[in-house]
Amino acid sequence: MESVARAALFLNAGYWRQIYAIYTFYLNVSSVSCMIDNELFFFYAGSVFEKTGAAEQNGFRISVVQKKTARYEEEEHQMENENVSKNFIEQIIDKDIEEGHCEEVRTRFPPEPNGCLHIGHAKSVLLNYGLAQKYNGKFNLRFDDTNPTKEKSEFVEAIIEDIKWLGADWEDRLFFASDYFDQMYDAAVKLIKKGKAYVSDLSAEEIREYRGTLTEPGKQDPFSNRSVEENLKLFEEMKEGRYADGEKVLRAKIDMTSSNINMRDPVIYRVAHMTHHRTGDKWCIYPMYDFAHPIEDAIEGITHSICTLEFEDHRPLYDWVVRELEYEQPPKQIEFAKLYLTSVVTGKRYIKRLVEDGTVDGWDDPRLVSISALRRRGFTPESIRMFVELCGVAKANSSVDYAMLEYCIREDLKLKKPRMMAVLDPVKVIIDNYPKGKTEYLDVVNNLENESLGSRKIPFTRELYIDREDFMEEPPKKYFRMFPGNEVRLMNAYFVTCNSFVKDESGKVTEIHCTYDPVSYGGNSPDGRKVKGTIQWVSAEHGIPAEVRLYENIVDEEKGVYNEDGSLNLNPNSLTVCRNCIVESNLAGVKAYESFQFVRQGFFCADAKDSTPEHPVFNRIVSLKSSFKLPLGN
RNA sequence: UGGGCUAUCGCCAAGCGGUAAGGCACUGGAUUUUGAUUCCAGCAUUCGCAGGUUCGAACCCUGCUAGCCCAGCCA
Repeated sequence: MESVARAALFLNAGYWRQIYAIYTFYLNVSSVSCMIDNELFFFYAGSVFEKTGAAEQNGFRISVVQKKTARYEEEEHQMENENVSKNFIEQIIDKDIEEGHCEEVRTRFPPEPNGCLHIGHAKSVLLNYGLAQKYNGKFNLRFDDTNPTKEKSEFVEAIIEDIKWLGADWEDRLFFASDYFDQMYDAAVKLIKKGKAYVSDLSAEEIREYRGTLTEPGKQDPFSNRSVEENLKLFEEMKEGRYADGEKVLRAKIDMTSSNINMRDPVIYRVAHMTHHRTGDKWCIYPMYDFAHPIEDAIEGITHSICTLEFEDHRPLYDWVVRELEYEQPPKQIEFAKLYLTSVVTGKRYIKRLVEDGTVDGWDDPRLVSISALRRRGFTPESIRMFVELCGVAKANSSVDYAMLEYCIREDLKLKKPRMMAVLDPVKVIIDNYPKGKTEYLDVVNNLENESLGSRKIPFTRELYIDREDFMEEPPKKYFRMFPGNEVRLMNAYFVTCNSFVKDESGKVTEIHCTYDPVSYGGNSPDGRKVKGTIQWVSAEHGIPAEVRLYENIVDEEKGVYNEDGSLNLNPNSLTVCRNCIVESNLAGVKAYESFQFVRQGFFCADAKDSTPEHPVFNRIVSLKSSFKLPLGN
């Protein structure tokens, strides 16, 4: 009742006509009622939504804060599940649908076939495709091939392969901007007829001068007043090839004084005597992006044309073209921030140099983040999708931590891949009390967290290899792997105790002698005795040699991606080749792209380029997380 | 210097006038035949800064500051 008094007080004061702040925290009541303009209002704790709505209908602004009752929390949960925090594009689409601006959502991914796709493009592909899926709409793949001087059909093929791999499905909607050249030409003619476009004889340099600068307005093009007839004739002559490259252009007539430079009579058609990879020599004039893109979108019925932030300034021009051409279902351009990843390089010129000077093994070197490189490294489409999903979509420029990508691939592979044993830097272990010549085949479950992956047999023999890292002559404290006098578990096999070891002249350990406890078969001692360390091993007799490539980021964000001279500050350890690895025999005959967990080490993938049955080569996709750190100085 | 955009934890990112979601990373602790996984706990008294409006502001207003983009006949 106290709240009623307070509400009444404010109403009488004639101020904002608000009823507010019914803090049940303080009032401890379940409902409050009061009269306002002869209408009775009830406020219940836990029913804020409906009551607020009712009040608004009567012209009141009402805010109610109530204790979070069980019912309220339930409602809240339901709301959350419905809007699992929609991104700003989804909110725009929701609104467009609600207001009837579009019935079916149609998106597109419009790459220019002038290079290969990388992780940043994956975000765009998956965003566009995902939106179409979510809204039960359609997703188109369209090559934006309006500039023959830069484009090649080999890139078309490569891009198609990458998008397929990513899992975006354009069904039968594969388009090319060049298929619309006739319509674009007609559109240009339409603009000329409307007096909204003219042919200019200015040279490129002159156009630049006339354009003005960021702070000064441009000047009128001396050719901007040509008659419609003359423009029509000249434009046709341009099309017929009467003019050389650069001799004439078609410009949209907008506003040379606009503060937006894109609106200062932009060039919309240029002459380029060049063979196009699809239309051949049919055309010698080509539309510019700003003119072509809205037309492409309109023709395909794209509702939401999603592009990156740098096109924000182009939106007024995009809208101008759509408006002047009078499309009845105008597409809408929406811009989002590109995806940047820490510690990677995506710049074409940098990668080109790395490839040329042999620093990396081609554009699909596993240290790169082109789609083909990620694929070769062993990333899965699922992991990329998860990653893009996790990153979100917003308008703030940002750079996502590489650790997020690593998390996604570990998460995806964790339950899907068998866990094998491999020794990267082998050192021989001899089990002195194990019979010579004996081989036991141990039954091992492939993935303890996913039994559906089955099991396999692993041979155990007197002589084995373990990783050099797993033995120390003088261990620091908290080291619980193998060292003289210590008992460890050979994974899936036996408890063994190290007794002695042999070193060569240089002090390198060459042999470790152990004894095993026969009753600990399978890896557990019946007396319940525990052992701190478990290490992987491979039978010396059965293991097969392999090459393993360990990767680190090609640049180190912490240390700075660039040097002072602008060159890349390369990580010297980005590639470590382990040539003498021994892996368990079950890994014989691996196929390209097949991947596994190498127990205690990470996820590895058979290299598609270099791995052969005789000489298997594995790429480390990602290491396992580890909280173990050798104390410094050891 | 003109225009456009952005600013919420180490990194992403919700939030849309009712009292700071979530994920990654990190830190404890439990379980563990992977120093992994899993589990449980911790992690922004404050939203670039300063004022203002309001009972109440990350959200609205004003003024700053910082970063990104734009002067291709590239996309």
